[in-house]
Amino acid sequence: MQSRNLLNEITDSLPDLNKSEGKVAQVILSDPETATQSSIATLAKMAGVSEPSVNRFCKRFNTMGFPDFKLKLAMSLASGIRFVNRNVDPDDDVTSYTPKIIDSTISNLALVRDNISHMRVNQVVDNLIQAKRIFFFGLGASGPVAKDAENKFFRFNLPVSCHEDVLMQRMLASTGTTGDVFFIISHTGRTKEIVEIAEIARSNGSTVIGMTASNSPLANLSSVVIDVDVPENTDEYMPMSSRIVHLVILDVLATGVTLRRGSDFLPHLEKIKNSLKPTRYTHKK
Amino acid sequence: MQSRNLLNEITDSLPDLNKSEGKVAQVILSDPETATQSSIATLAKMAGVSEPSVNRFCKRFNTMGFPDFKLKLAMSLASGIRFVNRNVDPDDDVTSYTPKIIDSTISNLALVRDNISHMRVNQVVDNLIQAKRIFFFGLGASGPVAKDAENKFFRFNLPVSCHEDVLMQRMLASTGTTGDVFFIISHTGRTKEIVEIAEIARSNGSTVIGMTASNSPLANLSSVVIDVDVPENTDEYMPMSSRIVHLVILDVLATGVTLRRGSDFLPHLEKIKNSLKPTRYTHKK
DNA sequence: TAAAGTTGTAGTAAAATTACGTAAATTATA
DNA sequence: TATAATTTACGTAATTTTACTACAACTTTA
Repeated sequence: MQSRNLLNEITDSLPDLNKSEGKVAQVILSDPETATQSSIATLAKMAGVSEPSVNRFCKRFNTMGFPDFKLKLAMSLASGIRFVNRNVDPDDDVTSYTPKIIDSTISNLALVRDNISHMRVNQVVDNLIQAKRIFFFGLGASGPVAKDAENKFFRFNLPVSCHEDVLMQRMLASTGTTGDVFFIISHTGRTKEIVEIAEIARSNGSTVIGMTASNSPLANLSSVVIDVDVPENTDEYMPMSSRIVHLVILDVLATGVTLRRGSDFLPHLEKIKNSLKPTRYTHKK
Repeated sequence: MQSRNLLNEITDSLPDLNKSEGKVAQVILSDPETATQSSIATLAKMAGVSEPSVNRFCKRFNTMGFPDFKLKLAMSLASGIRFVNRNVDPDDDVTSYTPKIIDSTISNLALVRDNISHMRVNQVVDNLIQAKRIFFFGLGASGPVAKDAENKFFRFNLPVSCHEDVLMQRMLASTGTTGDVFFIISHTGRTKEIVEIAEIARSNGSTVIGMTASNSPLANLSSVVIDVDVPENTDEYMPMSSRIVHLVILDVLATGVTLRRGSDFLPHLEKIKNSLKPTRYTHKK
């Protein structure tokens, strides 16, 4: 299990390291980019320790040695985290802000990939499969996310619906019973209306699945939570990307449901796909 | 600019290589993962060439030498393209399919980042800023995308609306005039209804912006096209990720508009943000 | 058959790792 | 509390592995 990001691993194990290994960690964390380009000798000198100390440090993180360590480090740099702090600048032009925005989204997705709780995903899939009815609720920017979810999940032959209207949501929550699943999507998890609605749903014995910020009011009263903690935007111009993260997680959940259904279910999906064919112009030869 | 992916560069330069360099390229392309973990000696043996040949090969691609080459190779592996072919397997469990799906999405975003036409983005931003009215149209899975776009763009004090109903779309298109912008989102660009609607809009002098597959019927009759060619899903279980790509591109466009508006416009956006505050529970201390 | 380009051999330099010994820190014991 | 014993941490030096350079032999092309 190669699992998590090497840089994170180093940060996490910082307290467990002894003196000279700590120095090495500091130097690497302060400028990982340079670290990947240095030899063991220069890195040792930078940290003020001996070469074998660097080597020992590397082996702590299940790597074969220094070269392998550098490789893994380079890979974790490339796979996302690097871009976190590249803000959009007021006088950026297209060629600058375009990659910045896309990279920032990628970085958030990479973060989720490395930190999402597989157990929770499994629990949610369980709940969705056993559900009598499924309701996707979202307000504001989460409205379209809920709509997209409905679009995906209706293919499973389940009574799925999606609502963006608080009154409708409130009414449905209050008529929910055991076996109903309310899947509530919220970036902050602090919108009063939606928290109240979740409360109502739970008090009737329905299952509430919250996809939201961890430790938020909504998270705390959900039956199962998928924590989504997308870093706060420090940048005025950088768009909020929790929507994207939510959508991708819903993709994951939908896949989970499909797989659980087994291969007998594939013809059904195929049928839905084919139903759209007559609405399209065919590809030219 | 470090620009494009090293693996792509190797593939592209394949015809220009001489015999032994070609052999090296073959070995690396067939299994880049292993290549990053091999020494120059083992790689030379695998390719059936001498060590200096491998070294010369590396220097062709503006790297300092073999170790540097391996590093860059590892980085391009990590940064996306690698995952294109990692299909979801019917007996994958959560720990397998979750990263596969997220990585596949990331890979598609990376592709867009490297290939999107900045000129087109600029043109679209121009059109959006000058528009009298903006309509976002989408059907099926693109419906929520259009909805999300409306959500983003209404903040710009422009008469924006979003429609998922073909009849509504048709009526609006036929009443459009010069200065109106119809922003049409479609994965395939071949849905008959939407293509007809685009035709109607154009015939009335409106601007049609198509975000869709290149060379599709919709693309061909749009005033400006943002080409989005997300690779076809060969995999039954892998969700369609063009939606995500579309959303992120809309983020880019919205940012483009904001920046063009200049910093005078920021207080307006701030005001909208603040209007939501009273609907939320405050953070506990 | 001369010139340019390509490839490999052998030697050299550099980098990384191992083995081992000393120093520091921790624990146990008087 | 001091000191001996034991463990752990760290560095030196030697060894091994790895990468690079210079040059010579071989191919190809004109």
